[in-house]
Amino acid sequence: MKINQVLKALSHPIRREVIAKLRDGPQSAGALAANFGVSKPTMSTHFAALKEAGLITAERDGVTIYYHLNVTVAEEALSAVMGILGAGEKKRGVTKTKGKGAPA
Amino acid sequence: MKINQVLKALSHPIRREVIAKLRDGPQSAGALAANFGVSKPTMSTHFAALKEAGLITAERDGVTIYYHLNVTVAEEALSAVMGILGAGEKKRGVTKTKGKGAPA
DNA sequence: CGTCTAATTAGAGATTTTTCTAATTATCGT
DNA sequence: ACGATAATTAGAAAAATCTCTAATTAGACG
Repeated sequence: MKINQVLKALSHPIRREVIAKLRDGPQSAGALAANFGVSKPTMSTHFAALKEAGLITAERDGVTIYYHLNVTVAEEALSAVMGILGAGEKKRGVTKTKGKGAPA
Repeated sequence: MKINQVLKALSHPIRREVIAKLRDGPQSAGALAANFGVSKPTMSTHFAALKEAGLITAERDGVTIYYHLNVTVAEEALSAVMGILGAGEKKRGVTKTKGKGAPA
C-alpha cells in the first residue's frame, strides 16, 4: 500500500463519495457514475485512481463492471493516517530559545 | 474543518513529514525547512497549505516563527477519515442482477 | 455477423500544484 | 537609522490534475 497514492486518491470529493457508496456493497461503474454530475469517462478516471491506490477492485460480470471496496487496504490506510496524525498522543513542550544563540 | 483542504494538505509527503515532526513539539519554520531538499519559499508554501487546512498554527517569537500542530484539528481529521474509510464496519453483500433487466 | 449496452482509452484544453529565484516584510541589536 | 537574520510574498515556469468529446474495446444476443 502506497500511502501517497492512497491519500491522493482520498483528496478528491468524488472519489471519497465513491468509497462511501461502496461501503454498502459492490456497485457497477454506471450505477456509481449516476450519482455525480460528471461524464462517465471522468468517472472512469476516478475509478482508475482508486484502483491504482488499491482501495477498490474491479470484477467483470458480462458487460458490467462491479467495483468493490478493498476493506484491507482501507484499514491499512486508516492506520497509516493514524500514524501521521498522531492518534491522540501527547508529547513534550516547546524548545524555545529566546536569547542570543537562537535556533534557525 | 474543511475535510477537502485537510486531505489535500495530507496528500503531499513533505507536508505529512512536517506534521510528523510537529508531533514532537513546536519547531521554527527554518528548523523544519532544514529537513527537506527544497527551498525555504517552497516550504513556506507548504506551511501555508497546512495553516489553511487548520492543521498547524503559527506563533512569532521575535524574528522566528514557530509552528505548532493543531491537535484538535488533527483529531477531527482522523475521525473524518475513519468516517470515509468505514473504520472496519462490515456491510451487506452484492446486489447482482444477472438477467435481462440489468442494472446500470 | 451486426448491433446494442457498459465501460474504457485517446487526445486535448483549462486549472491547479509544485517549485524556483528575486524582492519584500518584520524584528532585533548596535 | 543601519545591517543582519528569519520568513514571507511576487512572479513565473514545469508538471500534474480534472474534465470534456470522440473513438475504441468487450461482451451479450438475435
